[in-house]
Amino acid sequence: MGRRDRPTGRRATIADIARDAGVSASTVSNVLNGRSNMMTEETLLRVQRVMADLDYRPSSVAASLATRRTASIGVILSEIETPLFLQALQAVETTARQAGYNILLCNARNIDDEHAAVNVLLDKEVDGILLFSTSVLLESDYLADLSPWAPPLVLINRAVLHTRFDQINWDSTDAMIEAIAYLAGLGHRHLAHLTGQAHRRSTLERLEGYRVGLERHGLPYRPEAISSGDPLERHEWERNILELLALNPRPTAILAAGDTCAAVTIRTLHRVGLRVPQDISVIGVDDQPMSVYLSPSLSTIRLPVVQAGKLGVEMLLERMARRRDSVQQLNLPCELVVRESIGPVSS
Amino acid sequence: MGRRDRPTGRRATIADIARDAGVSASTVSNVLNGRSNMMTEETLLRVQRVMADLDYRPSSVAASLATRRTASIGVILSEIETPLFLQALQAVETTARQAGYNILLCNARNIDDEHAAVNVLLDKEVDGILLFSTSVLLESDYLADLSPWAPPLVLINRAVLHTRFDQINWDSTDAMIEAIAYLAGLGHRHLAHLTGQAHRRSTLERLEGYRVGLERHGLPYRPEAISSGDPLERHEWERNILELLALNPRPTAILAAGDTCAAVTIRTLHRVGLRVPQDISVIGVDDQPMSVYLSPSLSTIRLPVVQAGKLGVEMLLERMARRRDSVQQLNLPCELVVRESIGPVSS
DNA sequence: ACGCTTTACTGAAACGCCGCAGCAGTGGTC
DNA sequence: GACCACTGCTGCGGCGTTTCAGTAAAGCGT
Repeated sequence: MGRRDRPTGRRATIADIARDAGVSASTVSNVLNGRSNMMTEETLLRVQRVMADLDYRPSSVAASLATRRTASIGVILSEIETPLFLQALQAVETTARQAGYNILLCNARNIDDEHAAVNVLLDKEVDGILLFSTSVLLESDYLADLSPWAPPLVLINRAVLHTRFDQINWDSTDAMIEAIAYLAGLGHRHLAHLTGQAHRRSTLERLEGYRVGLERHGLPYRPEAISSGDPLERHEWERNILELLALNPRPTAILAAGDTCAAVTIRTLHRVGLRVPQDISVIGVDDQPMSVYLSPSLSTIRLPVVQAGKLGVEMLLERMARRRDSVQQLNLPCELVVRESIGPVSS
Repeated sequence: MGRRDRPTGRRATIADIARDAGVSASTVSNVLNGRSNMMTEETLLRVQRVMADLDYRPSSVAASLATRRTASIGVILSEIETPLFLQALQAVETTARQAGYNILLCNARNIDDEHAAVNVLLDKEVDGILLFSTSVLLESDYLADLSPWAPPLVLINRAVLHTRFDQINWDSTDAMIEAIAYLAGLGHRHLAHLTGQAHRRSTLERLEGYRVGLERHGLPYRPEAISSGDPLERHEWERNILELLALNPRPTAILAAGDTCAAVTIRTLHRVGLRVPQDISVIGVDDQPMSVYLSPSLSTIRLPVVQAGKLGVEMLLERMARRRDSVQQLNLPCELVVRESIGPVSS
């Protein structure tokens, strides 16, 4: 019945268990680590009984010191703001936990935060690091001279290419081209593009996709149909959208830099009395959780962040288990998701 | 110049620094812990120099073993799915980091996961635990017999009340009443309610707020205007909404259980040719990041999750610093955010 | 009864850091 | 010149595990 309370306020240690069970600490340790074939069943049961009685919980920090592994992996979210990444993070946690690892989470607002986070994680002796970035363009990178005894590191969506590190990236250029092909197939000839922030690689990718897509389908490329106000303020977005609508001929489709931007676009179009998609088609990038519930539901280019998180952890696990030595760099496709906000051009 | 490489593959330890700097390990430890007043400046500089040369990084796991604190707090997200919580999580991380703590993140899909997560965090000897739940109603709770030597624990939005633990909760009843007052002020008399999942306290709160609100403003309470299909499937939602629209008299406002549900409502209304808010007003609960960008922008009851996260960490810090012994239970208000999706009833 | 293997367990040395008691040396006080 | 306080440092005993060499006893074949 009832657990026996230890007189001392401390939490029980292996030594306590050993004493009460009349065995050595080593034996208790063997029980803890599942080496039950190294003792009689009687001993095993006795030790387990005492553990339960004393409400014993092994200290993983002591174990970590002894084994030099912490069973935890560091995850850095660097300049991440889209709520989309909660799903990615949860996928990461689940995958890691199934392999017996915990997540040490760091959030970074800029490259210095990120560097600091890496150092913290090194101090904490995590067994691996997963670095989730937005694709901010950098000229140099502290990662280049990371300690040789740093744990495995997997970079996700990082603009800088390092030959040393495993990486997972996605390239939205192709999906952008695909989107344009789809729109061209519906009869659209005048496509406008609302770009993202200038210092991101993703912005360049989309511009490139836009250019190539138009060219490939013989559609007119007009610089004035590209609105790049590096828009952070919402009313600035709206102004940019209105400017695009003033073009002659007026665009029949707008490719926005993100789902939020696309939502603002739809709002603005509604406000000035234009219907989506009957008058103008709209497409975003991200596939945020709520995008499917917009009215009209938003067509978008889905970023593979969840998959990247899962794969990233798996790459890390491979490395940590020394099942692989070669650098692996993966490129994930972005998927065009066609929903209601795209329609044929009305002639 | 350039750092001197150690011949061994190991990472440098205090002993290495001590040897190379010609001092004892204690002195190095003093340097590490900022007790620079205990040595001459010359010694300090010499030690720091050697540290830099050897690219020394102190092992926080060894320090944790010695000091019995890990400088990390465990955060459990229990049954959290709304992307809203990424912001809360980031707020938590930032607040904790500013106080010198790291986040050990666990994700739980159900109460057993949650229990397991608590145990893992106890094993990892975190200095405190922040438990973020959705308000699932429980009959019993493993927390009741948590080890006496468990670290401080702060519960956020947990349906079960424990007198032992610090807690932060929010009650949407009042905001619901406020929303109804607002709608009544605009001339609405027939309000429908789409409820959330039956096993959540929040669902009960909103039902209560709905009931009290109607009563207080002399509005008719009709059970058939409450649609509680425990709706997880989207097409089920749509069917429920259509059923509400078939009521006679038809509701002029719909209070949805969440922003996603509200977005579906708006979609459905648009689909059948009803305008929001001219024909029907819609209001959600959550204030998800994208809600403001819906068209019309969504009125909603904002849940104080970010604030709760920040306050939760602060409560934890107080406890960990033993600056407070008394149990603190906070109730945060939910704010009614009026945006475009609410309008006067058209007569 | 003799070696040999196997089984079941023990003892002690790590792992890298902290913290405290202690110890020389110096300078000041009466 | 005995006493004390202060400064700047050292030595050592933990912290709670793991791990490995070692050992005593039992089993086994001959």
